[in-house]
Amino acid sequence: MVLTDALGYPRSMSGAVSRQEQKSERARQTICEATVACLAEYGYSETSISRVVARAGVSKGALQHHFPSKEDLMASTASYLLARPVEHADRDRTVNIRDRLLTFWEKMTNTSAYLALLEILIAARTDRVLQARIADGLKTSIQEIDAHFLPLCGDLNAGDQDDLLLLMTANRCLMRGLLIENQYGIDRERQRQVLERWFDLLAPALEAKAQHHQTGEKP
Amino acid sequence: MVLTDALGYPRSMSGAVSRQEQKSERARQTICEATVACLAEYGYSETSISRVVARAGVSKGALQHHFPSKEDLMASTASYLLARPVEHADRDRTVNIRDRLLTFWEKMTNTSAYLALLEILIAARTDRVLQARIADGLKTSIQEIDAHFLPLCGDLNAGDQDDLLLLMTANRCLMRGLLIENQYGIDRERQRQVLERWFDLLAPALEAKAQHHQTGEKP
DNA sequence: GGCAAAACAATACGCCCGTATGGTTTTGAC
DNA sequence: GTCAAAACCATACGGGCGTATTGTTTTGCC
Repeated sequence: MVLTDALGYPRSMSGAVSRQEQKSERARQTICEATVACLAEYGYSETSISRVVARAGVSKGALQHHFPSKEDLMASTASYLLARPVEHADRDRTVNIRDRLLTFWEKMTNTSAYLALLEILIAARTDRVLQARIADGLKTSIQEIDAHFLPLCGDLNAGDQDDLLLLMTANRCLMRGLLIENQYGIDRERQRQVLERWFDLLAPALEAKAQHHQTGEKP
Repeated sequence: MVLTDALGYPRSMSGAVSRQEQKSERARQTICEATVACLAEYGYSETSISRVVARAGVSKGALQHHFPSKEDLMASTASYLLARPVEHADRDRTVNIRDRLLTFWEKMTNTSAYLALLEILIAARTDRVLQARIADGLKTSIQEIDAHFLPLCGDLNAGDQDDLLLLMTANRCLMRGLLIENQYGIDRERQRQVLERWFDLLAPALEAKAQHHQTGEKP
């Protein structure tokens, strides 16, 4: 087995990280963060290598050394973004599903990082090569998020679980759409209202399952 | 008052349309349709003037004559897309809200035209000038769609109406998000399942209002 | 028919993109 | 210390982009 960092680059065996590898990884991270900033600010089509290197404060050659092509840069940036931990919401031990979802929205979705990811995802729609490179990481990320929320509804049988996955997918779609909608006459307050209204519909559906099963379990 | 076509271009007074104006409008439409096709197939960043003229079968000069800059082309294409009539769903006189929404999804949202529109909307996020040119038409379009669905829930007081607008916004966001999600392990069947599950939550909320008010009205 | 304007076409131009190349500095094993 | 590899840098280059320019055809009004 080969150890790798968040960007999928090799890391020396036995955990010992050489100074060179540290430097490399820090450089890659700096560049990816600059890429994220550019994607969020300028959008995919206006995010050029020149802009990224300017923002990152590195030379064009340095970027090229770590990311031979633009596609490499974008794929790695996507991995970098998808590797963000989901554990923000875990900090406070609120059991309330609504609060969890709201925290998820505010800490994970309604961020420039997620905007950047969205830019890449949408660009990947018409770029099959990029899409193929992203697909795995995305799938894994979604599964992780699902796995993070599913336990809140207790143990479920297969049918209930699939229904919850449907609802989680709907939730993901709605949040993404809301992020896009953001700009046109929908201020933060209105955005929040829509989200709350959605949770009004979603939370009962989630909690119904949880209770249904809990009542069956508890003596 | 000045008469205009769907792209906002002037049309002679008194309804008389000269041969030249007809030709112009047909050319503009051809070009916009080619733009739509390119946006849907290649995405915003890969939709170049050269590709559009190749697809439209016109010369570069012709395009430039009708749309002096690329921004003009994109803004006009957005107007062209936003001007699509919402009346598809009206063809069959089904009162069922679910069926209406499903038809709306299939005929209006899950189309290459809407994909193209989405590409422009997302590009406009980071292009304030383009955004400003689109904003009005988009707002109007949304209002038209809302006005198309609201009557299905009967006459409502202000509070109920605002709540329905929230739900319509949520519906719009979810459908857009679903369109994006499309590519990653979500096939048409799964897409349909998510949509149906969403309607399960949405329809009762809509119909509740309708019934509440109807029972109050009917003698 | 004459003529100005609109519609369309061909080509030229400058810019910036992404990549290639060659050179310099830093690092780490020996 | 030596030396190869990695990291980083400066610059060059071809290509496609969007736009400008100029020329040709079509149209509509007198």
